[in-house]
Amino acid sequence: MIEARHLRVLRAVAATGSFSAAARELGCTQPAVSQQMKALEGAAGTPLLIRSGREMRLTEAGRALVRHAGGILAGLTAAEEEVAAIAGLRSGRVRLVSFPSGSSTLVPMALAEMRAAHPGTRVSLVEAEPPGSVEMLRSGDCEIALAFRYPQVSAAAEAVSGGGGEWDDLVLRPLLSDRLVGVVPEGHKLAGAGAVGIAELAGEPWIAGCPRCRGHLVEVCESEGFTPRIDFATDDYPTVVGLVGAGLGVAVLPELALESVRTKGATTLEVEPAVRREVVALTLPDLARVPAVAATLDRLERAARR
Amino acid sequence: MIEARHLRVLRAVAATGSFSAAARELGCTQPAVSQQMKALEGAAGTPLLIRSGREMRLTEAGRALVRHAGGILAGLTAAEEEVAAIAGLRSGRVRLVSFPSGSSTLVPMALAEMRAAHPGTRVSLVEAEPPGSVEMLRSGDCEIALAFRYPQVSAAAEAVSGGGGEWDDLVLRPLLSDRLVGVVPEGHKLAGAGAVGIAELAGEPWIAGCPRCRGHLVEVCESEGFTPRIDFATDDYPTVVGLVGAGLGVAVLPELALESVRTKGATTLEVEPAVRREVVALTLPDLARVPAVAATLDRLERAARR
DNA sequence: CCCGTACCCAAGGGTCCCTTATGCTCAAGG
DNA sequence: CCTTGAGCATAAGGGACCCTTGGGTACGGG
Repeated sequence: MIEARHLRVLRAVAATGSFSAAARELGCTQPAVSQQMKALEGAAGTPLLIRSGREMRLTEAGRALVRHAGGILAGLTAAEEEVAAIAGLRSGRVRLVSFPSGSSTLVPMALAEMRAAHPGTRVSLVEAEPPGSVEMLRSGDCEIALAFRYPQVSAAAEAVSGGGGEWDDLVLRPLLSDRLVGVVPEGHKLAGAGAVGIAELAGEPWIAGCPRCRGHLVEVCESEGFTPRIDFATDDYPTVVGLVGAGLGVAVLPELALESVRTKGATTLEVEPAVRREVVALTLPDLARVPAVAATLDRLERAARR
Repeated sequence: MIEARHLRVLRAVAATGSFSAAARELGCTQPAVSQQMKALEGAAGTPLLIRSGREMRLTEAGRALVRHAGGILAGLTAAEEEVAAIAGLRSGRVRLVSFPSGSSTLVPMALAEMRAAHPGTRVSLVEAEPPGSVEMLRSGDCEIALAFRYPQVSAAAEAVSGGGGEWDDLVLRPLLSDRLVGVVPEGHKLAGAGAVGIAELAGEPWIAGCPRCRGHLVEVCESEGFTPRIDFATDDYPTVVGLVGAGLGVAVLPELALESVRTKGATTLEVEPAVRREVVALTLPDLARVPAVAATLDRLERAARR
């Protein structure tokens, strides 16, 4: 088996015309070159070099090997170069999937920072619901999945709401803890109250968010002693706020979501008990060590700290 | 440093999708594959494989390496193939240089056998005088030099006749020992005598061959007590025979040379003392181990045995 | 529930390779 | 002619590397 290392030495010998000069060029000793060439000639099955008195010449087989060596070594260095570019963040692609309308500020900020710090990298964004996004992660369709969870929620509730299964085998990077706030129409009787118990909204019509948020809402309300009457459910936070602003009901939304929604005709309340949802970035253990993925996770974390 | 062996393993893993399957394909154990991949990831500085549950997927860097691996390994196998072709006598060039008009039967026979036995090889023939042919050998302009020598001749005579210097550092393959025979015109008084002492030709006009042959002739004659009167000197054996046939003098020629010359008007004699010239093939020690060169030497030797 | 597959890990042994040290040859220069 | 320097070959020693063996864990099928 001809090794690339042999070709490197052979090329140096052919270029310099001497074992000693090749050894100096390669940064090793002359016997090392001598042995490498002997090994290569053994592998080739025919002499490659002619030690004719003082000068060192190539046989036909030697010339053939040197002719091939250029392309082979060029291919190797090109491969190393490309890998080094990916490892050195001068290249690389990251596919990020996040839950719909869940990252209007976080993701753009992180992506902008990534582009500024590592212009060679490209981060693409796709939206998917948590059960599906984690599935995409596991099946190799993305490198990072943004998701959220309600720490207090029971495993059973997670299951029934399709919470996305177990994350034990994933790398979980906490990004931020998002407080849930109530949203009521401006003319509502509780508008202006600093904080309300959630049970005070028991009789109101509710507008729920995504399936998991809806499941969580029901669970919280039931622990407070009532079942909310949900009239509308939509993933889209501006729609939720619009519905509330139109006086069609009340809602509980993540504070982060309200940052990028104009609360026209609606006002916010603190709710009791305080409920938080935890936004996390998920990836696979191996992917967490890929430089571009790690860098993107860092930017997401930094963006979450504001 | 990425090694070709690593790429071979990586490609097998990428093709089979499993370490164990790759190990079976490569004929080694699974931990060997595992360690190779770990080493390659260490060299690359970034993960290359994603062990996601059951299936094995590639990272971007891994895909880049696999993409390069094809060309690199193809180049390596092409190089091995070409060298193996040379080593296996399916290819290869041999440049043979022989003394002028010294090998009219030997060389064609050997070359024909070479072509028949190893059609991929090509043996080229150039003519050059022994001092120059050995020089060509030493300077890499040919692989085999055919030469001859007179064993009895003194070193001093070799020197003055430009005999070609020392051959101690060369590989010398004796081919045949060629008896010298006298050539006289058919009407000559000695024609028909089975054998003559060379001194009996002392008074004749002589026709000499090449410079070295001429020097040798003079030396032999002087050891027999006379100095030949040389009227003509030419390298070309047919010319020598033609001159003798025309009655212009007598000559002493190698028996081998007469085989391919029509001795029109001339007749041959054994001469006393018996003189032989030794025809040898010379090459460099390293070249003697080159298969095509060794094979050509073998054919020359076989042709010399007739 | 057991079993087969697949991967990782740790330990052992063998091989390979590089370095150091030594000897030889050749060529140039005193 | 002898010396000196350069260059290559060889032998011995030590270290690194790699492969195998054996044991452990997780997952999926009978």
